[in-house]
Amino acid sequence: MPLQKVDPETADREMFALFCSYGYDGTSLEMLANATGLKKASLYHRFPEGKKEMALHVLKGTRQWIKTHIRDVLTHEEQPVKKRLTLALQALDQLYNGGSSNCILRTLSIGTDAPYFRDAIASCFELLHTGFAAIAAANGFSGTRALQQAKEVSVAIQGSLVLSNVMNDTTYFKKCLEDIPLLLKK
Amino acid sequence: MPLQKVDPETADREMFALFCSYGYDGTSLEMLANATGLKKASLYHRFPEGKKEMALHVLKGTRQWIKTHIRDVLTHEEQPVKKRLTLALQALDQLYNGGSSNCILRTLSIGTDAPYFRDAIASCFELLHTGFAAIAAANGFSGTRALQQAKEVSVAIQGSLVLSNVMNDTTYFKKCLEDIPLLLKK
DNA sequence: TTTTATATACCGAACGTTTGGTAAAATTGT
DNA sequence: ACAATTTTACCAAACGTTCGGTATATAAAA
Repeated sequence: MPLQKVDPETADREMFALFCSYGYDGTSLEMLANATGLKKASLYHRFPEGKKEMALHVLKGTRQWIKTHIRDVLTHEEQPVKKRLTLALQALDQLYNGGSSNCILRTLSIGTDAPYFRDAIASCFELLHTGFAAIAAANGFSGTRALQQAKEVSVAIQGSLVLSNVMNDTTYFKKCLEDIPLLLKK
Repeated sequence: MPLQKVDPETADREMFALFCSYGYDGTSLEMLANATGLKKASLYHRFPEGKKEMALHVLKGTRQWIKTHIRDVLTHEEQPVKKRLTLALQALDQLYNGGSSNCILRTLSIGTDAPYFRDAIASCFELLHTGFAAIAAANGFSGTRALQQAKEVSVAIQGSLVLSNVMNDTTYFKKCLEDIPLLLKK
């Protein structure tokens, strides 16, 4: 069998970037083809169900990334709490490109096929919540209060990303990252 | 002059709802025509520049609504601070349908023609910020700190709306409304 | 080792549909 | 009559998608 012209990881990265910037309906197959270096028909060879499958694939990749770089890091009990949090915040900074990228969980939550992505998106947030709740719990919060604080972290992240984007000012996101430890401390 | 088949306010409401739910690229002219009860060509008679103009028109209407129902209310110095805030929070609850609607400022900030809406969107947030900053200032915050707190309110609103939407749980938004007074108090 | 067959990966070209958009006629109220 | 509004009918372009076929690598058969 012939070699793959474009390695999947590169294609995934490009597709991820497009769906982040332009959303689901705003990203056309022509854009996906140009960005990945694959022709439209080749994209259909890799993703027989079409654009929906491409977006869902990217979403599941993001879920995996969140699991290993954030959830698992935050719940890794062998590591000191402070260290875990620092690593997770670095991961967030990387995921969102310092606040200048949109969140794919948000951009794919709106549009024609949004229902198709609902569960995958919700599952990503649940990963984040169990992760941050572990830190809050380690800091002395009760189980339900810890989860509450974890959800506030999600709210802060999403909100700051929205404002960083529309106001073209990453200060919102940077300040959010600084404030997250306070939200998880008693 | 002949009667307009559909009064502008109704048409605006329907277009607003569509752009909120499906974003810019996810809202087609056919959807807009069906929702308003006007044919595509009739929409073009009212908005000669097409979909962009429709969305911008809705956006400017929203800006005006925010100005009168939130900004002006929050800065109305004849009224006691607490009363102003209560009224503004009621307006927010109405604007976002208790947390079950998306924010048009966010949904129009992503997509093909997003640059076309940038300024109008930013201007809406600035209105919100001056409004909430007035409350924070009245509560004893310095000018710059007041503005900072006002921006945190925006972040909280946007974040809670994102999570209310994707998790299908308006609790996020309702809790946000409750917490806003605390963000603006010393 | 060479040949043959098989499976994988890709692509040019076209598909039918939907898109945003337009010209001209018909309708309506003054 | 007139001017504003709506509508029918239409269009080119773009959309997501499919198809026929080619090239490449592996595996089996000779």
